[in-house]
Amino acid sequence: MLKEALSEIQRGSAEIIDEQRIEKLLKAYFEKGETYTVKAGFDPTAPDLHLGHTVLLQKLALFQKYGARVQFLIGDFTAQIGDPSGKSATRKTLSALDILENAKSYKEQVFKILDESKTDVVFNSEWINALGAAGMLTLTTTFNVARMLERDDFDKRYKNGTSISISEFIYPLLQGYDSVHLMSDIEIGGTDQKFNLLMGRHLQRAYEVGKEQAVLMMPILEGLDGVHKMSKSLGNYIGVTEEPYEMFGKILSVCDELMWRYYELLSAKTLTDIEALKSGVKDGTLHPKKVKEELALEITARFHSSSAAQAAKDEFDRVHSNNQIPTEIDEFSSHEAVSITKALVDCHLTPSTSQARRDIKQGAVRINQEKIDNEALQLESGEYILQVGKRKFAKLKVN
RNA sequence: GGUGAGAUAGUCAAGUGGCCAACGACGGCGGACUGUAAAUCCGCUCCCUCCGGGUUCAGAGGUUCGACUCCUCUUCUCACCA
Repeated sequence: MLKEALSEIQRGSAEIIDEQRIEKLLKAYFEKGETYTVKAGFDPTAPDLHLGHTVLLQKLALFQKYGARVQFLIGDFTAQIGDPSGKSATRKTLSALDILENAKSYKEQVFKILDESKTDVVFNSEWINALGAAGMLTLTTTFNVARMLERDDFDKRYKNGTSISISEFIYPLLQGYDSVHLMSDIEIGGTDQKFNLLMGRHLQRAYEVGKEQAVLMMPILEGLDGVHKMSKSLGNYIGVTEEPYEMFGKILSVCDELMWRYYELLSAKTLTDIEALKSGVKDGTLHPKKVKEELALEITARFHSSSAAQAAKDEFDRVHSNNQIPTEIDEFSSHEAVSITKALVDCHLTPSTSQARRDIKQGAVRINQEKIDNEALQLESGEYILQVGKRKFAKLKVN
């Protein structure tokens, strides 16, 4: 039992620091029913969760299954600084109202995966504001610049002469202090968070909390392009609130190699099952597309329902495998005859008439399934199914 | 505070008086091929209903027949020195 739980927890993780401690906590839970806390921090600026976030969330949910209370921390204070991990993007400052608003939509999405009754949603501004200047100063005495500069991204930036703001030095300290205040037993985060996560251990020691949190790091999920990490700003993400059809289609569009990665990090299948699929594909008994469909169905069903997922698949087959028109298309109408180029823009199929003209020239545009090449075409009254490329459809009524 | 360098389309990055709507790369889109894949190959990639025209190269002025390219100021970024 304990072994099983432990191996489930290890699955997919990139690195675990102080694994013995996790084992002890689990043991205490199994033997005495003792609970413990697992902390994970989230940025209040991005309320749109995508599958990248769910890798962490699923791990948290797993901990909940084994006796953990999750400390779902919304870093409303730290967001004002901006995490120096990875890219340094300048942050917009959020109003208190925005943050509350975002937190609300977070909750709606998060509890599709997490058990609400075993989750505490907390905001770090609460205790960091209470810290005051004196407390902040004390915090800074626990660490020094040389060690801060050991951190890889700071090191690189320092050597490159890229600017590092003092407030960025403060960021990891504050994140670590969160662990002091919350007395977390375990903290989980992405591999890019390693430094910040370890800071929690360091500060718990410095503040003599009486324990040092174990740290579990999950790999960063690659986005649809298979290269960069999944992120909203790169546009390579699958949002958890997306429509079943979109979700299904996006998962199916990833390349085969990435599919295995998604299987490992997102699927509920056991590792042995996944291995079986892998070897099936390898020796040709399983078609990779089938395997990918299965994954797409599983994930779509998780955020919607299995019937919705199945419907998405049927629709997908209909449009893409059989080249038929989707069952639901956006409809537009016009009161007078319009040129084809204008119609394409009006129906949001192309961003500009210039683009519309190019698309026609390239043979991308179809009306009622017929490819057209006359860019001066006028649409007289009637009903038309307009199509650009393989994916974009619209229905236009001209009166 | 001083000195120097720079700001070019979604991103990176050429262009230093006309041949520039602006090389190239990436990304994106489309086509072929497929498993809506991936890889590969081909085309497109500021706007405008065609011909042709219009607006761009941080911003504002100026020099010139003509400026992304020269001059002045402004804003911002970066580097070096304090």
